[in-house]
Amino acid sequence: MARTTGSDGEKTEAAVREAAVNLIARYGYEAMSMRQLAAEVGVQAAALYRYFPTKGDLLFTLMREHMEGLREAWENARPADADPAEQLAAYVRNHIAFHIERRHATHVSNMELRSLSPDRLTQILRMRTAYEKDLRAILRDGAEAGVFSVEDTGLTAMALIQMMTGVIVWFRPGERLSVTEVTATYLSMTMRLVGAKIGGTEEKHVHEHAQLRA
Amino acid sequence: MARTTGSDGEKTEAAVREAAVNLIARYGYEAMSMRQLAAEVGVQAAALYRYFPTKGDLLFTLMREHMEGLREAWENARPADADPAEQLAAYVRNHIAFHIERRHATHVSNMELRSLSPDRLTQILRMRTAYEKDLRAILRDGAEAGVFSVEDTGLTAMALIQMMTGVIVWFRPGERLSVTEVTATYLSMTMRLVGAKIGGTEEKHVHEHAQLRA
DNA sequence: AATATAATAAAACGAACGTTCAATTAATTC
DNA sequence: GAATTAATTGAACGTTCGTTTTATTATATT
Repeated sequence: MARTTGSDGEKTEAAVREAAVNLIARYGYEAMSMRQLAAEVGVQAAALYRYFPTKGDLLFTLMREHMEGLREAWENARPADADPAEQLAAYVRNHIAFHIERRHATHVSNMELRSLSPDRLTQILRMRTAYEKDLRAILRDGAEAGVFSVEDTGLTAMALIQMMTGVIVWFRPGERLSVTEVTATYLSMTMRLVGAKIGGTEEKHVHEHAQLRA
Repeated sequence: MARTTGSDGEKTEAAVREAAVNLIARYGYEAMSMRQLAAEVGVQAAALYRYFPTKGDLLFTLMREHMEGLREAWENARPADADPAEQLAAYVRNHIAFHIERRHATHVSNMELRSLSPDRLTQILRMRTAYEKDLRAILRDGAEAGVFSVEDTGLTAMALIQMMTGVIVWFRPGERLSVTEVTATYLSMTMRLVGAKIGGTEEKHVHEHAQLRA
């Protein structure tokens, strides 16, 4: 046999991407074989090489596009003129929504960094750093304006990122909590963690503020 | 050649364990070959099988002993009679100290769960759940006593664990911050996150409390 | 000194790996 | 409807994998 009836390059490539994200997230990049991936798509292994020159290229493509998607989502969600608390809330909401929506792709981007070649690793890390830089800026602005009380901007940013991204480890859609509920709770935890004060008032207002916009 | 001068089973086994933790942490379990591991130890691949029947057994042994070590460390660090804030502080201190001390082993235990057989995965997850259960209990006690204000005990516990364990991702000994400084900052972030109040006073006291014992 | 045992090397096993190549068929273009 | 292009198969390549077997040597025991 050769070309099959109804075969379509675009559809096959999309199927390969989706199957690859799922398989790598479940078994890991090294553990997934090209034959296994091909079988999942319903195609022979050789056919994969029409779309991705090597297994490594496939991984890098998936990661790069995931990072680009994250950047893009944040640029769209970012409020133009807003106080630091408002901006932080937007950052948290976008981060959690994006990561829950693309759980498997996030897993791949976080777990398979070591399977990238050095220069590709650098590229991905650069994108990640750029994204995290905005969070640090928000925290710094808030600290300088006196609405946040953070001891160490960089450390707090890392702690928040780890905390938020960690959602994908345990969150399963359709279980005890909805995305909205999870986001609301994380938002209020975030606001307390950075010691957010709205108009010089105490903690209770942070709760209300957070839940208002979740 | 065969047995080499100065060869010693105990030393070789210890060298295998240490090299395995480092290699798996750096390259991943699937990516590390038995020949690579043997070369790191300075031995032929066949010699490894005197100590571990299969590659999978090696991984499981490393993980199980890491989890047992974590449990043991916490049992020793746990304060006998203490209020929830005191207990939470002890939990955070122990968790961060243990994970920074055993960065590579923690990486293995967190990243290579998918390489375990189903029943072994269950065993490791059971140990992890048992450890995390104590944190949930502390949070619940604090919430009931009115010294913490947490909306969802389970969710808060997960957020805290992710936040604390995340330290190993970016922390490098001998860089900008010392272990003591990092622990102090994480402690105060934790206390703020759970809305800790000491004797009904406000947030500022939480800071002092946290930094006092870091 | 002889014997037993512990620790390793060296070589080999079949299986699976990523990848390439030539052949073949479906869809498109002219 | 003939020629071209797109999509895929099936078979094969050399390499590496985890593991086993057998032989060999160092150490411990008697």
